[in-house]
Amino acid sequence: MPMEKSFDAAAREPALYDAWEKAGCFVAGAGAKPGASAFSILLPPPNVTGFLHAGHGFNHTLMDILTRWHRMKGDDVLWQPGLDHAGIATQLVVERQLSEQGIKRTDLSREDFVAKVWEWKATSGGKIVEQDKRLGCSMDWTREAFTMQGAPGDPSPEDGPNFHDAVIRVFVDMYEKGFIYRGKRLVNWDPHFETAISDLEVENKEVPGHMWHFKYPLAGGATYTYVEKDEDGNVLFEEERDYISIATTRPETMLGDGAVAVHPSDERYAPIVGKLCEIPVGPKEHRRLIPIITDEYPDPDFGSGAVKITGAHDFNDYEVARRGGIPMYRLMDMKGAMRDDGAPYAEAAAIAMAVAKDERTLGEAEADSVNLVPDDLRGLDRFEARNAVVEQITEEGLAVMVPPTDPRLGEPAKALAPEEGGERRLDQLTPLVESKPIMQPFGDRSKVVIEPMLTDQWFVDTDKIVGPALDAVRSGEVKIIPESGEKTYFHWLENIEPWCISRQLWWGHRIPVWYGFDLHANGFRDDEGDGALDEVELGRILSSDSLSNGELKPHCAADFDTVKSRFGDLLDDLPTPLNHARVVEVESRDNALHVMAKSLADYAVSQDPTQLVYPVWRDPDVLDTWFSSGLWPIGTLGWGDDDQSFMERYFPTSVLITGSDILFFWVARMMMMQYAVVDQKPFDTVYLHGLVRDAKGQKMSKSIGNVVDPLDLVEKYGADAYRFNNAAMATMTGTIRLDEKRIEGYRNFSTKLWNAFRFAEMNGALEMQGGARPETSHAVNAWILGETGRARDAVDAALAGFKFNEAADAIYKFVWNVVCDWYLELSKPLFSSDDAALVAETRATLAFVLDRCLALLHPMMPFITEELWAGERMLAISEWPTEGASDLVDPAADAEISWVIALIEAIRSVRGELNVPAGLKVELLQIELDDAGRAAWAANAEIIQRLARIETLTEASELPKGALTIAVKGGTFALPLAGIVDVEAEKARLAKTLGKLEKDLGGLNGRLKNPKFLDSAPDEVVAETKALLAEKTDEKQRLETAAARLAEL
RNA sequence: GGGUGAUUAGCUCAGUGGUAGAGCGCUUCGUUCACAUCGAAGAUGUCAGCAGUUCGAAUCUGUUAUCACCCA
Repeated sequence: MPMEKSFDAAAREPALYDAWEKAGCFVAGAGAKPGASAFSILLPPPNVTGFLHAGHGFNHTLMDILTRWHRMKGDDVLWQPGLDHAGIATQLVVERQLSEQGIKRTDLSREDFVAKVWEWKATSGGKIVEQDKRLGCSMDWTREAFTMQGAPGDPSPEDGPNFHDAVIRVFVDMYEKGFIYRGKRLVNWDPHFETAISDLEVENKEVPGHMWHFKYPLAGGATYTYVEKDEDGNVLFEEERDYISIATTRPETMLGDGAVAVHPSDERYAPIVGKLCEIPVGPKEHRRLIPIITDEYPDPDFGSGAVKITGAHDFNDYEVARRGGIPMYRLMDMKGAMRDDGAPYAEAAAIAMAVAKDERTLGEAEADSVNLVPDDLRGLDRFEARNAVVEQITEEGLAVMVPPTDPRLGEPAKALAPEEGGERRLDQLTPLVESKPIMQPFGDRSKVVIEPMLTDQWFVDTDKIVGPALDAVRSGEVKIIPESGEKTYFHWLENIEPWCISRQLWWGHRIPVWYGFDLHANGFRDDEGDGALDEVELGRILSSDSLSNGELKPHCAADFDTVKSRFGDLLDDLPTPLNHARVVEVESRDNALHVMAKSLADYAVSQDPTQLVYPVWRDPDVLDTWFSSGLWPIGTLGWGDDDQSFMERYFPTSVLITGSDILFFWVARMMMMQYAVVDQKPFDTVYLHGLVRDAKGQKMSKSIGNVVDPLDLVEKYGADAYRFNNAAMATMTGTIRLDEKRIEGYRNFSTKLWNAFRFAEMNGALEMQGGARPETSHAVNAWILGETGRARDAVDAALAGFKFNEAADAIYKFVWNVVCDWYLELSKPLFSSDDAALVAETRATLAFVLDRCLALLHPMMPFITEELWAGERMLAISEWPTEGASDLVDPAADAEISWVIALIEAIRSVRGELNVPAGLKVELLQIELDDAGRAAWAANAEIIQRLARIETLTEASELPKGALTIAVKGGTFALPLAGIVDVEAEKARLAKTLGKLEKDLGGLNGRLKNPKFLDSAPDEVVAETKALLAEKTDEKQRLETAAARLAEL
């Protein structure tokens, strides 16, 4: 049955994929040669909520190309797929779904909610898997992993590597090595999701904002002389002031100020450093006083040069406060509203006053319990509170006032003349509020303004684990390409901050740490020293507030039994009866308080120490998603399992291909964590690529509406065309733009290949076995074998260097411009030959060449090549061509066919330029020709005549008048078409060609006459230049002769 | 403000020391049987500017301009 006219991608591609899967082509090690070296590649796990977008499509295509290439080469290949549980994103999706049913997350228990997430995952998660199959990705689906695999609630924990166990083991390991700690730190707080997020998940955006200027009055009405001088020390301005001027973009945080800071060199404020000033907001009778301190942070040239310090709500202030021992007062609750808890303002303010006057100090927990929000502002949203604070200060006259013409106010209000109804008020002052763009942090998922918030969080002490990750890249043990990625990598890691890994979510790996009350540190004294506690002593435990506020005793372990025995050991050291208490797990600290109290009360009655319990509770937080994905290499390969065969075979992995946008998020963290845990690199090479943009170069975004769905393109043009486009766009430095026209072009390319097979079919070449190298007698056949070898070398070299675009370019040019444009055309006369041996040889050659085209193209266009493939095994696991140019090139045939092609092109060019009718068969005159040319003509006369439309070849001793001249290497030909073509046009053509030649010759001569060139240029270059000069000189002479002859007319 | 990268044909981009390339688009011509999702021919560039290094620079160095991204 003859072939269809073209390949029906939409219908055939899915079927071909099924066939691969059924044949087990993608299972780890498929097609591997005995003793093969390993090639492993990790899929950067897409979010379980995700759908295939253009970025995935690009990224996955590149990985598939490498994977298929190595698999065909016979390597032991694993492409490890899987999904990321994506904490916030997934919780958000499921919360949204629940809210459609009118259910809030908090209506459910944590356990029930997590069960809903698993339910959602089973029905709606991981859609991207099917999409990857449509794309042709050859991942080993039998090993599909999930970063929450095996976690509590997982309905099918056996479906993949137990990732949860690995994550918990790593946490415990790193905790025990001292790489992880817990502490109260300022973190980015997302008030929408009510969780900490990392600074990488914060987008800083410039938005219109305001800068308010306020007066902080000096305590007790003190005054000083405020003097401003220019650079030369001349006094510009001088006045007596009883305040210090402060500028802020966030007035609501003034309530939590702990100090005012000025630069130590700032002479303007030197007289008042060390004095106290008043925060100009809050009830008059409880105005707080704060000290004026010096710190390097304030910029004397910015604003007034004085900065208010709110350690609990600003990252810069936090550092200043830490350096200066300034108390940090948290003002907001977890939703970003002003706090509404704790003692009334008057009490809180009194405590803060005492601290400011050095009359008392506060522990961390105590400071956190002080709510300095005035009673009337409590519970307000932070932005409402801002307005209220501004209003109150302004009303009290403590805003800095300026004339309405002050340029800092921006466009001055147009003063209306009294006769126009306006009032003359130029002498009236107005509050100084500058309108200016300010940088504001937004949550990349929630899109709400991020609040720096002082909370208890877990951190990875990155300083302790960053060293090996840096050394590995510095030493070249791990290579990042393109090289610019290494610079970025160093820059970030050399300035790395502690990594906050706790998240206040329900969906994620729960931190394996349990807390109990620290009974050793607080709460009891054994008055009698008899090793036993009486009722009074036990009572003290309950009455002290250390149980509700004090420090806790944490224990970290992979399972509760271990934790239990650790706490048990702790209790053993305690006096009777506490040393008899049983460790029990409760929900929370509050529960524990009740349980503890009840247990002690019961004991007081029963005096039975075996009934005493010691409650412990687990940390409610989960780990940052990037903590678990940081373990992707070892977690997917079974680290810590009994079966270590995959770790041994495939770790460290070979290549990581990922977007440069997650160099920090993921790549750097994998580096740090694999070294920290197994002290090995996670991969040899990291290939970073850019963001995929639309055809105009704009970032794809839902709000612009320019998002391209790669599957639409796949449906329209076939996965092969889409993939080939991805390969062709994958340059080292380039930005990637998705241009549909280009994809269409590659669809056309696949059709071209298809039709080459139709041609082969019609000429009986598809019945041949394409595998073995044919014996060739004809130069055309010998020549194309050499070209095939060159193509293999080019594709191999390109892929080995991760130059996907060069590989695509090489195979495209070979298939279209060499095989289709020339070899198929050159073979036509051979197929119609009477010489049966020649026909057979040509069939075998064509079969061989097309076979190689399929193999070389397969990694990039797997579907159509597999469809056309007729080998015994599927192409996906068939052998990659091994014969290169050095095996296949025949120099004599090469020279002969190159000459033939050049002649055909020259004749066509002359015909085309001078408008010789395309269909007209013309006579060709051979004016002069060297022996090589004569031999080449003789061997290929039929071919040349057919492709150049030549009726006859006649030898002639000189150019007839008005003929068109064709100069080739070693000879001159002519087309005697005096009557048909315009002589003037031929004159013009010759003049133009000669002009170009002369220019070229000028350059060549210039170089060769320069002794320095001859001395310092490499010999090859000199030889090439000389050869080129000779050739061009020759051609010039021939054309000059022709021009002279033409001039005779 | 700091870092990184880019600036080449009308458009989108390759090209890391040896006389500038591709795809698309454009112009002219062409459907005899592999292919009109095609074929043949053609036009198009101060390689952002300036200054260096070199026998030789799109390529290396410095500098300016513009743009993009990342980080403050």
